[in-house]
Amino acid sequence: MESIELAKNTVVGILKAGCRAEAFVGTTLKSSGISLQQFNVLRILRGRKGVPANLQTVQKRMIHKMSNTTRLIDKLIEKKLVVRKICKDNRRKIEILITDKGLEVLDQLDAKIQETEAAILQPLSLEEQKTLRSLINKITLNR
Amino acid sequence: MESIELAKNTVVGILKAGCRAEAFVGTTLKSSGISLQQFNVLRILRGRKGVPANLQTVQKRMIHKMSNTTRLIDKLIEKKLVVRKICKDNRRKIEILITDKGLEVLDQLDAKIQETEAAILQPLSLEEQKTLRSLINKITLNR
DNA sequence: TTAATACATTTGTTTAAACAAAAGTTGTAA
DNA sequence: TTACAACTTTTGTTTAAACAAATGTATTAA
Repeated sequence: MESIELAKNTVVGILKAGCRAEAFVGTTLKSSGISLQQFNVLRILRGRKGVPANLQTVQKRMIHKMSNTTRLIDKLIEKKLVVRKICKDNRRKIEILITDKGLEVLDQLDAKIQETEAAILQPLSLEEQKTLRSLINKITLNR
Repeated sequence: MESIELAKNTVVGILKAGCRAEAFVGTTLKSSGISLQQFNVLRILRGRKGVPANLQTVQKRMIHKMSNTTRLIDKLIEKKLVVRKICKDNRRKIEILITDKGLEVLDQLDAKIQETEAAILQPLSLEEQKTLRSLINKITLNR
């Protein structure tokens, strides 16, 4: 009985914290004109260090599982932040690569995003952050 | 240096956990044809135990801060789950009240949602859930 | 080779969210 | 009273997300 309330409050807390964090980061990104999802894709691509990613790979690592990543990539292409080409080995697949301009945009955002992340977590000590990360990873990973 | 990575991973974890929880609950709600936001509003109204809420009150307590709650309420009215009337004391305000049908829908969902919440938190012990709730509340409340 | 199936991405359409502005109501000061 | 500002909700418009179906490519088995 008690545990049911606990679970409910915990899940509502997770939902609220997610929305809150989205709002924080979204506000920071707004001046750059890119959405949180777009930013996330750019960071995924930067992490590949020059190795192109196909759409599936990007989708798997995205924070928001959306049905329609094609049009998200389209937006990034319009802004010249990524390029897309057909994979030579398997023409069903595409290869997505971050451009120099994309890397620049990310580099300029890094400091701001770090500040935002610090602001979100400001009420927590480093030890508490570690605990939080660990607990969240338990419910997020490998499922 | 280390703490920057910690903050980044923690925030990304919060975002992912939020999306994951949304997906879980959203799937559970799908068969009832109501969205997570709509469900949340219904629960807010049920919690008022017959006392009507105006739009502001609902907005403040909503998980997702959206720009336009009017149309969300419209959807619930279409489904006869809530009613809306103009507040007599202050005609700028409206009064929103959950209907009997709305209460029935919620009651039927309660068990399913409890199962879903348990599934989301399944990798955590009760003690861990308490810790998680506490840490999340620190970054969510009063700001 | 051909047909059938699975795979990877794209496109069309409907639905909801984001943003900005408007409308109606109340309170206040001259 | 009247004009003005503040408050609360609604509406119009643009933009993105959700869902379903289609397109094009590769693989497999007959």
